[in-house]
Amino acid sequence: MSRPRAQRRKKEPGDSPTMADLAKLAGVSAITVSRALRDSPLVNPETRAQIKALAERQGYMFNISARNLRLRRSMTVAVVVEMTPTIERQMSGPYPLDLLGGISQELTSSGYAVLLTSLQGGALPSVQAADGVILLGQGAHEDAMHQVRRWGRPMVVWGAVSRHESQVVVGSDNQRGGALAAERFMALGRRQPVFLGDAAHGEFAERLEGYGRALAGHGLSPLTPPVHGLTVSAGAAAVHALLDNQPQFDALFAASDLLAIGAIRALIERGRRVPEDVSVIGYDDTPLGATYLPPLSSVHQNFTDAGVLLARKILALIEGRPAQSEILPTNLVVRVT
Amino acid sequence: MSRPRAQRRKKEPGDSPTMADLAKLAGVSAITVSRALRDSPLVNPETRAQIKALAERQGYMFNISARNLRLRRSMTVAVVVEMTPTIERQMSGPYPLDLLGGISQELTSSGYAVLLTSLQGGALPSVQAADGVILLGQGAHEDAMHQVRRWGRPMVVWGAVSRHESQVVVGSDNQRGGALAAERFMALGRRQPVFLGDAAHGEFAERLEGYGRALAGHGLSPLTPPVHGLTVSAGAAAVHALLDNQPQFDALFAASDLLAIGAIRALIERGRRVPEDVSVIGYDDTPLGATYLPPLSSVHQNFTDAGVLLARKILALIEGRPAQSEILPTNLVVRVT
DNA sequence: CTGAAAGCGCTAACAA
DNA sequence: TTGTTAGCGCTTTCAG
Repeated sequence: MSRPRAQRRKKEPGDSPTMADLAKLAGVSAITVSRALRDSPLVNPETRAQIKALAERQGYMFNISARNLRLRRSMTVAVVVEMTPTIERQMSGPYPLDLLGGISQELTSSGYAVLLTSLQGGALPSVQAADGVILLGQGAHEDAMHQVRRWGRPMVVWGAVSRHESQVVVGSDNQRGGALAAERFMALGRRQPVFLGDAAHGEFAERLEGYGRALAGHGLSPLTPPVHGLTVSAGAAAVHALLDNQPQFDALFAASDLLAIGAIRALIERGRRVPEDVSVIGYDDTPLGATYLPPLSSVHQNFTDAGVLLARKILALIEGRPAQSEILPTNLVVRVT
Repeated sequence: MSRPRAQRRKKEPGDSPTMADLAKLAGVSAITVSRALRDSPLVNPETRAQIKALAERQGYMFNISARNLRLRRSMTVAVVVEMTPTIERQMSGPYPLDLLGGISQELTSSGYAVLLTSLQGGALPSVQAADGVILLGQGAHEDAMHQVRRWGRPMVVWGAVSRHESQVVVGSDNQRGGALAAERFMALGRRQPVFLGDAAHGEFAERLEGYGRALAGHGLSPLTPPVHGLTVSAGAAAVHALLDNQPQFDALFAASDLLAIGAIRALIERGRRVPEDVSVIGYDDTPLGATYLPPLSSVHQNFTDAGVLLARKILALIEGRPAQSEILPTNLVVRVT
């Protein structure tokens, strides 16, 4: 009947064969090939082995698009990252990469592909198509969150848990991190602690909260000089200003290693000894801090684990299982400062 | 005639509409919707505007899988990264993320999706499906290269250009970077230079080559003590050993900032002053080096640009255009050391 | 400028 | 255990 119309591109000999091709070669039907390649128990083990061998021999390549179209899903999770490294708020250090590593590892082994995007330019269609979305980056993702929610896509966010009640958020235990710093200072007998970091930043606010609460238990409350930015120089500038105004302090907890290093630099420039005169603790336990002279004590978090957790949460949501926000433990790595 | 068989899943009202749905609503055919949404000049501007408005209003979501199936391409580029952070060869620092940023930016704006993978576990199908592959990571990708080549997929590699003649490689000008370090030492009047780095590493070998050649122009040749690893402590250990055996040197060029920092630490521990007794230059210009005390001079390379270039090359190959290996400029950032 | 027909490669349902 | 049928949503012919 219907005469076959012109094909757009004749199947070239070099092309990878389709399941139908394999089926013909194996003398079975396409669906059997499909089942065999997916290790379905519905197919005879021998048949399966033969088909798999044949596929291998023929250089068969599975067509993901066809499956996704058929299944009405993309088997893809989009990871939205703030990648434009604004000078003042760079997503730098090993942190994002470790996070990505954990995510990718977990998702890949569950058969999902990881789509990396910054949600700028023409990224939208592929993010829309994703079965789920993971939001990384230091906040500023309010807009992205609304966008994704409007699409009705499952979503998991990395960041400050307390700030997004309605979202599934994975974050490290910033409050506990702050408390650890405070406890350390108390153990060292320090009595005039500083917190260095802009609390407008959600995670920083949590760190300050834990720090302040723990100090309050000892009848103390921290100085919180204004800090503008996240860089080494921002930290140095803030401490210089602080030394001008309120030079009486003997301990300093910075919301990031970068700020901590800036602080140390300023302190040394002004003739304060670290750690004799001022104890300093940073956050993130970056190689930068660890290799600094003096080596910086810092609150550590395991980003690879965090990535794995983010991945598990999004998988749960995609599969219709429930998922709650979760807080990862933090611990203090004591070095010299 | 053919009675419609049971649909697997009835089109739910909540589902995003298809082009066919839009077509019905707009009183046109599906193909017209397709053309309108793609800004085809074949469609009447008014019609197009109406259709686009309708799509927006209806919350239409483009089905990428369907298009890809039809087009027989995936509009995807796989980026294979070495993400398992082995202690000794971590892909750390901002470097890979900047590279990824450049890649993602360029590819996304060309309508391609960026698939992040480490080529372990179940990643193969989606990498196979990609229209092109970008290989990052510090070498050790020989196997991955062969794999991808066997699939006949276009491929671009980041790394040492001189090492892979048959591949399209983008790398920074490691030889020039080494030469810059040598020239700086000569300008400072140094006469006994060291190179710190394991030349088994392709990029390191190039750096040593440029360094050695430039020194040879002044009748000098560098000491090349054995180095085992890429970490701070590897650098420190190597320099300690060097000080035991051949303590006569006044300049040290390290193949990475990490090694350089280890070197500085060892030098200071052994009572050498930096930079008075020994000048040190690192490589990569990481924040780690920039904020060290003393701040580390280092060879800088622009990784975002490199990422963009990698993306352009792979796009060229995918579209059948030619592409050559290319070397990016490097420059020396002089700080205190 | 618009449309009708066909099919990309795969897999859920149903039937044998 | 295997096969038949149909169709996922899109876009390229080719014909108006």
